Amino acid sequence: MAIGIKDVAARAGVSTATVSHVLNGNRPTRPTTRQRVLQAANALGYAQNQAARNLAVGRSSLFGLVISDIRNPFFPEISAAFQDQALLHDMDAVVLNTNYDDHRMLNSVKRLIGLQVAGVAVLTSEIDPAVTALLEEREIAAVYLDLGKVDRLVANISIDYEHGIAEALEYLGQLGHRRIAYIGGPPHLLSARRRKQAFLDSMRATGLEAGHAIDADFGVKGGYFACSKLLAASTESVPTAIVAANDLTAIGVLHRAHDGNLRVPEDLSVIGFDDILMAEFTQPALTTVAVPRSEIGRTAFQALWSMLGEPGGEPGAAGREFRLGTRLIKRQSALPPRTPPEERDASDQS
Amino acid sequence: MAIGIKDVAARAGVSTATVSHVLNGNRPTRPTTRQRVLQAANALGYAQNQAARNLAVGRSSLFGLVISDIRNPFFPEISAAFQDQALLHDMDAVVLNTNYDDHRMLNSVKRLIGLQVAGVAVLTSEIDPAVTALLEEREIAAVYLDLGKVDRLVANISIDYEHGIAEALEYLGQLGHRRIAYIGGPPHLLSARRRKQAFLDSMRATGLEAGHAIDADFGVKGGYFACSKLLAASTESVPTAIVAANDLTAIGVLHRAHDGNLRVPEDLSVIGFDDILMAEFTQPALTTVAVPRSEIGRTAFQALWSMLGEPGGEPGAAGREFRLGTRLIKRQSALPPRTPPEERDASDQS
DNA sequence: AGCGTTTTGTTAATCGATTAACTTGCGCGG
DNA sequence: CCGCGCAAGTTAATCGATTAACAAAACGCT
Repeated sequence: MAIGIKDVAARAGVSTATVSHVLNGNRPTRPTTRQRVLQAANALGYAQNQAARNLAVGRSSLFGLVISDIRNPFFPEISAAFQDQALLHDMDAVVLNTNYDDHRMLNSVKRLIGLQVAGVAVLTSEIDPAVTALLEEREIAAVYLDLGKVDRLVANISIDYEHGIAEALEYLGQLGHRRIAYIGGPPHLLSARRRKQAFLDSMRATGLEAGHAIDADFGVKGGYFACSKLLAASTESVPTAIVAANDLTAIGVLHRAHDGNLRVPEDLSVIGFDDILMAEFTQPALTTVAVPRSEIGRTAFQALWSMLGEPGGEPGAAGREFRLGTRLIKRQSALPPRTPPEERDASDQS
Repeated sequence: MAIGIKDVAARAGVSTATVSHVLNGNRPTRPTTRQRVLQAANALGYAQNQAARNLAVGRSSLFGLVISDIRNPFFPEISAAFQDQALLHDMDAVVLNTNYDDHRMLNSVKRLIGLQVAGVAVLTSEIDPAVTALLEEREIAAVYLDLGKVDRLVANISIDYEHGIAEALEYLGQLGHRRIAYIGGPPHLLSARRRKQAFLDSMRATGLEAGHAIDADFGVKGGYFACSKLLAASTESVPTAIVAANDLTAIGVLHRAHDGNLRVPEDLSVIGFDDILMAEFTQPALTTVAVPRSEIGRTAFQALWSMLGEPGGEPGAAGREFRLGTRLIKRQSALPPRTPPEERDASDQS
């Protein structure tokens, strides 16, 4: 049988109210009683019944975290950071995958509402308006990614793709690249559109003529095939550098280059996006624009936490906008474009 | 203010009990009343208050899933599969990372108990006995990985490392390898010990003399340095093939080989373990022993689900042992040991 | 019609915490 | 020595569902 607050109270020789006060620190308690209670709780291995607690305080200690797919290496870090923060504040997180399916997303949020979560972070790349509407109607604190709108209970984290991309293009420009192609993500995803736009704008700003920009699917194979297309162009317009919309795509490019006997970075420079863990360990290590994933998770939690008011009345802070930067991580996949042919020979024992 | 069962009852002109019966289907209800209730609930946008529900039934619709670290590519698939199953059965999962810390693991389980979870899956590679004791004492259904013990409320999933390893060694043997080295994981982790033992046993069984078996840390860098050590041996005893305890380690080996101008698989064959997503995309694609991660997640859920009895009395099935196989995935990182020099030329356009 | 059964619905106790309102004990100034 | 005020604890109402026990209605059968 489970051990309840009553058992603790009995063992400590006080009332349940006192135990509650000690445990939650809502009221000062004399040190000696305090000790007794704490010891009793410990001895019995008491674990607060959250269900009862939530019922009483009218709010659960759960936050919901909705992501696209935990199998996508973009998300684990976000999720871990979010949970680490939760732990610090004595909360827990329920993480739900939408599998990129709007319907499933809506469903997930409904489930979360049923769980009486205190707040919901929706960190997917595309957000169904029905979701924001639902959350708003239920007056549940929410934080989104790149939704570009804040409200009393709506916070937003926007990623500054522009900066990282600009850095990347600047770098490539300094290296001497002129024909730079871009491989984007599926256009129905907001994050893919935003990245592409940032690329296009940055190219213009840097004074580089836009090379090809084609779309792929954010996957390794998509990157592979997209790269094939790029390479098939007339020799004149084959790019000397490729920027990919995410690291998985960049890895596909790396493979395609390898299969086509192109050396990276000597013959082709490649820059990825995201800086997933794997990026450090590709062959060659991927130069990439880092998206601060841990920080996204951390910030998302903080955003929710700050909007939480006292269950009684205090409204909690209004939602606000958080802006997170991106920056270029220089590794080995980008170098100056092809040097004169005579320098190329079979030996790669440098 | 939130809408409660009372509001629904009022609107439908019945008692709260009836509403509850309709919603939970514990008792048959006349179709007409049923309709009225359902409509009322719908019209009001009623959402069950899980906190109250849990308190009443004494158990939540939550399962706990304890893993080492979601950032480790071994876990996301397990977690996703577990959650997919949960969704099918109208349950949710709270996933907690232990970060390989016993203390944090115990803490996590305590949190889960507080949440009144209906069951807990502990799928870390090392399990603190205090955890099993706690769960047992609280009579909470639990499923573990390789704990080698089952009970009424304790199920176990054991991974048949032996089979996959045997396959790998057989394969290597057929290819003509004789000097095969092994790079293990940190010996304080059970899974690392089990894998190493399986390797050692298999070597003996296959009639191969055991080469070096050294321990590393399950990380890429650890693999890199371990490989260095192996390569530093006198030429006579440098292995022609290396089996790594996990794919991350194998990737480290791949890097070390590359940095040492050894070609994989021509000069050195490498076999990994786990078959993480990344394994398909290393250069060359990694031959590895696949651990059925999705199946682990799925099975873990099923194990818990089947042990769940009626909250009232029905005890639910007793815990049992599940055995999951491993098998060799042949990709490109293993080949016969170095062939006569004249066969080596630059062209790899096969 | 009369009576036992079954079906359908209601009343009210219950889950385990929180917390407002109340009691008790104690120190201290006048 | 009285009485005020604060500190420390306790009592009991409360949160919103579930569900056992009960009541009423409907049905079937002779």
